[in-house]
Amino acid sequence: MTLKLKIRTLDNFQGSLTDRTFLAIREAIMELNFLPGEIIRKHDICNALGVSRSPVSEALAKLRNEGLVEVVPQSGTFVSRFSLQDIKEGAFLREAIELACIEILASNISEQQLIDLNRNLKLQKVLAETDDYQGFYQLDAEMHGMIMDFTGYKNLAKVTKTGWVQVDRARQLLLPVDGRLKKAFQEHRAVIKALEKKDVALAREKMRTHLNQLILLLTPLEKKHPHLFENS
Amino acid sequence: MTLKLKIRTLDNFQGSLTDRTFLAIREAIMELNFLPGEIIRKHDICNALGVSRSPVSEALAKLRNEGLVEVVPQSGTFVSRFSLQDIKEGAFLREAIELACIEILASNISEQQLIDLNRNLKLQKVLAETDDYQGFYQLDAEMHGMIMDFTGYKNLAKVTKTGWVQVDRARQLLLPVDGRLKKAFQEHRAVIKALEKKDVALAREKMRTHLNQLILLLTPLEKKHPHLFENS
DNA sequence: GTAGTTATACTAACATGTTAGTATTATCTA
DNA sequence: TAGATAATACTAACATGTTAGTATAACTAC
Repeated sequence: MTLKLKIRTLDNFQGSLTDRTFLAIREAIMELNFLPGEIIRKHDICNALGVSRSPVSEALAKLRNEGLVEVVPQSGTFVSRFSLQDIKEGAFLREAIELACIEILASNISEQQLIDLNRNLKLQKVLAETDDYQGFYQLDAEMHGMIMDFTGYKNLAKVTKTGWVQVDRARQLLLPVDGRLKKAFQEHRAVIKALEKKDVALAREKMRTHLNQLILLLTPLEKKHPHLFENS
Repeated sequence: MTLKLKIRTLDNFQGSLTDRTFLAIREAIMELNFLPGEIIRKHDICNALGVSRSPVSEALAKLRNEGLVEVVPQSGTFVSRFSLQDIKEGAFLREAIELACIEILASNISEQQLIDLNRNLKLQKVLAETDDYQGFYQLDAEMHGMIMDFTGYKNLAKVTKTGWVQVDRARQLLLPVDGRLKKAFQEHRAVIKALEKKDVALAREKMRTHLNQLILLLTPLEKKHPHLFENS
């Protein structure tokens, strides 16, 4: 009897078999189709995706690096549970890096880059008003990516992504709270405005406030879904 | 005819075969026994270490994640060349994170932690005066590790290490410059003193100066060893 | 000699067989 | 019944065989 796994097939992705396997499993974990604490059976993945154990093993090794799975030698591979500590750490890392970026940008941001940021903000406003959560978070990610890319440093986005991935996953548990998107938009705008004024201290303050809001929303989740978090 | 590779055997390391293989290759790359641009032959590694291709492949995948090797599909795996851009990016990342750490520590560093830092500083002084480069850099790494660990965030050290690894590798090319260690020690001391005073702005300034010194030393290397750098 | 072609020797990527360690269950003992 | 022990069924880790793509060298045609 074959268990039906909630995972998309490889033709939805591109790259090598390993890459596609990685993306497929990653998506399943991020969308909570594979729940934290659950065991991941290589054999089932192989069947579901139609590949051998090699690409699956390599994909799981990469996911381990990202902290999305934990592997117990000679025993099994498990989806990592949430950790409020890790989530806070991700937020801290992101704040540290983005503030440093903003400090650079304050002195040499281009007109075009400001235009791009403001264009993103305008789109955010529209999606916030129409309560399009999926689209809004997409734009949110793009904005943060822009801030990092504008510095010319290419690996920053990758580094923050690794820490931030835990936050993104936990965010799936948040119920759409009325008015949250509009507030998030306003927080974003405050950061960008401070950036336009080249006011690094203010940008730091606004960014901290913004990230803190998210932590505040995520914190109660531990009590609501204790089995998805560590030590429970 | 078997080529003799400059690589230490696995009994010098611990962990799984994959882990030990990873550490052995990594060490060879960091100590420039495997030169930037050189091809890495799996077969030779297997012979030199006495393992099969599996652990070697997984080790190389991990090294690829760290940016120490580049793999060209269906062609070969090569030791990454130096990139001044990447080195600068590593320094930027480290500065961003350590300054954020210092900002936290300024408000709640413990007496014991200050004692530990000052103890490290005293040791640095001794090794600087006796021109013990190896030992000094060890202490340097420890100090930076302490600053990050004291915040309670556990993954920060790992993240910075990934960026910083390029700097550490390039540092192997630096000839011992007379008096450099003493200056480095003084720069470190200035950072810690600012931290003791809870003066975040000053700490930021001193840390920037310190990291800038290193970049200044590394920059001329590109002209001296063009074949070890990208685009040459 | 040079441009174009083919043949060879290499490689990463992938598939699959083997080994050894761990957890769980069933069995045995007191 | 409770606790120790042995058998079983799982797993990751490792070894090795196969496939397909790439670069280089050898070879041809002009």
